Amino acid sequence: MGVSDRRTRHRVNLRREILDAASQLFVEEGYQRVTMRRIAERIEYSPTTIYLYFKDKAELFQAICEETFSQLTGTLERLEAAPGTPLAHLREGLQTYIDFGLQHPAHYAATFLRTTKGGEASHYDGSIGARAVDTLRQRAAACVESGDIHTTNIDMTTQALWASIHGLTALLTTEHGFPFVAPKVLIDHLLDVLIAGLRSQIAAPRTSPPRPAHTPKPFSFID
Amino acid sequence: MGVSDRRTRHRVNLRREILDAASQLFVEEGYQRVTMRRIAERIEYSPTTIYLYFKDKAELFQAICEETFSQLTGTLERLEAAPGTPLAHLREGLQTYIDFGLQHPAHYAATFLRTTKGGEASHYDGSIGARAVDTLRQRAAACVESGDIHTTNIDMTTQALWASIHGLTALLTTEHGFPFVAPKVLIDHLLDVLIAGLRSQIAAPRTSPPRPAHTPKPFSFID
DNA sequence: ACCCATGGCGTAACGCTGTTAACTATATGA
DNA sequence: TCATATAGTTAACAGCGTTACGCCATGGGT
Repeated sequence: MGVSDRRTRHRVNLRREILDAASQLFVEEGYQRVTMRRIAERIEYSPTTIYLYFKDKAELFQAICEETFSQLTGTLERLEAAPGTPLAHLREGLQTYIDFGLQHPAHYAATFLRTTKGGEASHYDGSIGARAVDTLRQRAAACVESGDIHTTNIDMTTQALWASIHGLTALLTTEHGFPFVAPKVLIDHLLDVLIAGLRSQIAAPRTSPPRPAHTPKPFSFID
Repeated sequence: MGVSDRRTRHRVNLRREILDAASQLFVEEGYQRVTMRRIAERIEYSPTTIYLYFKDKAELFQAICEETFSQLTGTLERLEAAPGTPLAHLREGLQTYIDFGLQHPAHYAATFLRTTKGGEASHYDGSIGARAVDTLRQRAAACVESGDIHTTNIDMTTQALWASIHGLTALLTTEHGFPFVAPKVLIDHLLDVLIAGLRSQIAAPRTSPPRPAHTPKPFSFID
């Protein structure tokens, strides 16, 4: 038994080695530029060995992303316990989300900037990204309950918030070369606008005019 | 001379054929899944012929994106002439931007979801994406001038708006499988919140508390 | 003590990719 | 008519993710 224990320990260790080496490479150079052969070179094994531990390159990368993202959800859930008003909690959650994306751009991109193929419609329940979004939803719901904000649909509001902070994170991490104002300032401003916008909906929940004609053609997407 | 005219006409035509065939394929299947060989097959030429007209796959795709995006900037500039308040103009501009992304997800993704490599920092001045953003800036500036909104930095506000609508566009086009509320509703809501948020800044330009400690590590990005 | 099965890993290869070098055929201008 | 330029093709290269297969040390059964 002790022998087979040592065996499985070795298995686990090698799996960890692969994860660590691959993670570092992915962060440094991005998904596409990293090859299975280069990962193998790092750990001084043959390329095919990786396939004994991971089905393919995508699964390897997803495993890494899930590990990284569990840090985010962990941080978000820990913030829950901290003192503060629901509105402050919400703001901190949004802030944390953005900061996370800026600190882990490769993993963030892999999880949320992946141009998924049209056919499959990957199952989202329990997905690592969905969990992070869900914590934001809880914060928003708390604000509704405390009367700080009002909305006709909490999911709608959560998704609008998510879209905004996702967009900022995506732009800041991918659009280098664009002359952005200082990130801190930009982030603060966006959060100001969003929260002010949500709060103002208390008084006037329907600001929008009955939307002009301007009907876009039904779009045919993919990738 | 007439002969060389015919020659160049042929050149232009073939270039068009390549652009059209490639565009259709890219839209249908996305950048990665389309190969030079398949494009060549479509137009019934050898793969290498494409390289007589475009430096490489990336340049071919960028040419397509620029054509498509010029439609967006064209639409945006035409909207300028339409009657309406500055605020309505701004909203229409944001709306148009999102609709465009939903109608041309592949081109949008190629232009704005491209995970650019860290080193080069592509020149953004005059870039096709930057032009679209610039029209949004003009609309926002008009709102400031008319007194509809207030901001300490028009670039900051433009970028915050851009980030939000980019995020929504990106999520709606890439995150299939996620249970979004109806796109129309979601878009309207986001625009409501954003514009309400900007308007409320007139009365209270500094809503944000002096930001809690929570300093994120300086991030080391790439990809 | 022997044998065989199993697990862990490497070698070689397949089919694919973007791209380039070298070649051919056609048509032009002198 | 001959040289030259142009437009296109064929063949190949280097690299990719991935798989089929062979090797060898170890472990348990007899």
